[in-house]
Amino acid sequence: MTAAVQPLRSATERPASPGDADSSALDAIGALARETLGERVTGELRALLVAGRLAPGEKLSLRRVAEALGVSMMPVREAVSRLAADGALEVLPGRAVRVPVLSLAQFRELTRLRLVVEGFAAEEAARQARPADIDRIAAFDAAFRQAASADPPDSAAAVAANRDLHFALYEAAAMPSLIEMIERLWLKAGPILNLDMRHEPRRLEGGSAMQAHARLLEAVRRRDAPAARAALEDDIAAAAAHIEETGQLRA
Amino acid sequence: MTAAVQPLRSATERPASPGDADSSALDAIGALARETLGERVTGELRALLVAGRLAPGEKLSLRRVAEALGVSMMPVREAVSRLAADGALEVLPGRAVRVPVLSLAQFRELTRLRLVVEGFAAEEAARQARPADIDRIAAFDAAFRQAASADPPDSAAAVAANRDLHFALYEAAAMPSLIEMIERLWLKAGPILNLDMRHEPRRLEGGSAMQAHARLLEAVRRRDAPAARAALEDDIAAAAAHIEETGQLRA
DNA sequence: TGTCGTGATCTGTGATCACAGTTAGGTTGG
DNA sequence: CCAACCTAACTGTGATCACAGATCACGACA
Repeated sequence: MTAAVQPLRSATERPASPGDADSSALDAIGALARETLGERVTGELRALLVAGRLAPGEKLSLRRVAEALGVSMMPVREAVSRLAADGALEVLPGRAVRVPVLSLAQFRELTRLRLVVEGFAAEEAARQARPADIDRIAAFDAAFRQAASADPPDSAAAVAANRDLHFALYEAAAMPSLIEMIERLWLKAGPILNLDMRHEPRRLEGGSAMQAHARLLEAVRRRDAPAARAALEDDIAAAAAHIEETGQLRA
Repeated sequence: MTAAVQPLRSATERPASPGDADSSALDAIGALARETLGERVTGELRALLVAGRLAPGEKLSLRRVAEALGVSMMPVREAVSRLAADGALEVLPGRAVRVPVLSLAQFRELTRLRLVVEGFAAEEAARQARPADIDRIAAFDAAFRQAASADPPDSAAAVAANRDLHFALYEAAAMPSLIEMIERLWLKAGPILNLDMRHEPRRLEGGSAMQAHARLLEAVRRRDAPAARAALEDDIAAAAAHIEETGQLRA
């Protein structure tokens, strides 16, 4: 099922106009961001994966995705290649590419790695965060709180706000390669984590996520690195425990 | 310069013969590992990168690599796509793919991440290692010691033994995704780290690596996780300090 | 002598085609 | 009614071609 794939906006970039020559004005403009088609497809698929809009076990067809996105098969191949290299998708030897179905052991390993890596990121963020970073985190915390407290809970908005909140925190650490590492972890864990949140929005009602986020934000404000780490670890552990309870994982 | 790329052995896999029908014998054989051409090219390039045989800043041409490996341009594209997604190669917007040149800040971030991630792996390995794992580590330690102590030092063998030693340790932790993470870090840091070791084999003569390895092995034997972590961290930090001294990094 | 234009050449990107292998569904034989 | 076969549709992989853009060397002009 590839119905979730949206057509690409194709008019976001314009060709460079070769006419300008005023060198004083040239200093002001930056190198215009040219994005290859393959990169855009990659981004599209990544967003679908971390948002849990592609379910574990779901099969993708290169041709179908290409058609849905209005591009040739080629950029899709490149995107799938990259994502498969990250373990975010898997191409079965003979046939078909699909979203991996995690085993219980794999999920537990992923959770342990998240505790180590994201815990470190939280510590570093608490030490390095500038006021603007803290404001961003607080804004996403408010958005998450609102989405989760609505009746009924707005699960899509909650998933997005949760992601934005976490990555606003990690970006405060100002370590680009660290963020890449965490994105890869989310790409693998996203399908189960967020698919579940979409299907069972009442999990939000427990409020454990909101409580952990509040403690996290408070800790960052106090520049308390160990407390930030502890709050984040609780957040991750609580979500993981909930997933394990639902038992959607392979043996 | 693509002279380092070796032609692929093309006879390592044979097609499945459709004639066999003895189901009792079929149980014994595993699914024969069919490797796509793109995967083989990826493996070839990865090996060159972690061994430091591709220097930072070196440019690769898809067509040249394809010709050198005796395949079409297509599998090379796929391999480069994957490695670029990992940050092990970078494709400049308009032109050329090259081995990234790390800035000092990037190298320092990479080193910090290695300390966190590989340090965790060392702890876990010390807790989980079975006797066979320890034997493998000891064997590679001996190989490294021999290569480094030779006169003149055998830098190629030392690089290989060092890699085998580290990954034998990490594999003892029995966490596949963790190993993937570490491989990605090595892919990024490999070019500077090992290129330098190849060019300046006298760095080995200091013996700090051998001493760290000995302490590491001893700690694993004692199941002393904190000591294993400390020894590994010293190994990483000493190598990183040496690289920073040589000043091959971008500003 | 230094600088800028200019064209040949090479780059990665994307599209299209060919192919071997797999899957699914219908059909035939028991 | 069920199982085995068989065919048609579809899969990813790889090759080949077309193209816009970048690079570099050469030559003309100032």
